[in-house]
Amino acid sequence: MSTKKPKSSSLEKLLNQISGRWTMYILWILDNNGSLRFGELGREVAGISTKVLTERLRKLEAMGVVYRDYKATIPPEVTYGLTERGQELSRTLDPLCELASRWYDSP
Amino acid sequence: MSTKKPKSSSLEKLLNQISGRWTMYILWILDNNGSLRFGELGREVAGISTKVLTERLRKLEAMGVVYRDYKATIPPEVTYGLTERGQELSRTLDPLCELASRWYDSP
DNA sequence: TAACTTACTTACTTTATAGTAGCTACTTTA
DNA sequence: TAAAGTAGCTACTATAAAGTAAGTAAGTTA
Repeated sequence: MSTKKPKSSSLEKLLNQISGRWTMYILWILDNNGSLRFGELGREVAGISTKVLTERLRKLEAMGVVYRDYKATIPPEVTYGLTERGQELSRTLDPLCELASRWYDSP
Repeated sequence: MSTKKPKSSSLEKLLNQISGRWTMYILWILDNNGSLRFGELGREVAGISTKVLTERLRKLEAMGVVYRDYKATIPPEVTYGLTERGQELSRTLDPLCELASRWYDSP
């Protein structure tokens, strides 16, 4: 049947890329706060280590959903934000977020 | 500002529950195929081991998004499917899936 | 002069996750 | 009589991921 399994391998691929711990949450934070410096972002994503935050940002950058703006001042100033792709992606999280508050925030 | 960070802790909670490998993909499969027996499901989620499949299903059951229907025939027949909650949840994956094919399926 | 700042990187340890294989039950089929 | 089938569970091993802590640059501030 041609309506079944509509190219789900691409979904699998996308899910594999974003399904790790913190990843989607970082996107969400960037979407809600706009671009943030590394340190600010780290404080928003409470509990993450700088190592993992860096890893995630590199990965998201490689996916083209996050951009990195580096200014070689001293101390350096590095800003992260969503690309257009990133905004598209984080918009798909909106229904998930709505569901989360319905399920888990007290009525 | 009250419009910022709209109770994102519930999103964090939900993401933590569903963000492991295979989890969302299983939901997707159940949504697209309807209820399936354990073995069928395992074959659809290509590459997963029975151990992990069982783990995921138990977790999804505990979340109330998947039901388990056990018939003690010989051999036993166990069927899994989405609850109403599960359908709600997997529907939120639709935009993600749409994005995935736009990004990763060749134009 | 010592301490502080930012945005990392590196090495190391710990923990979590996943995979493998074997075992169970009982009946049906070859 | 032996094998096949289902839906697991269990113990064990392997691998991946995450956390910790220390170090780096070079200028500014106390």
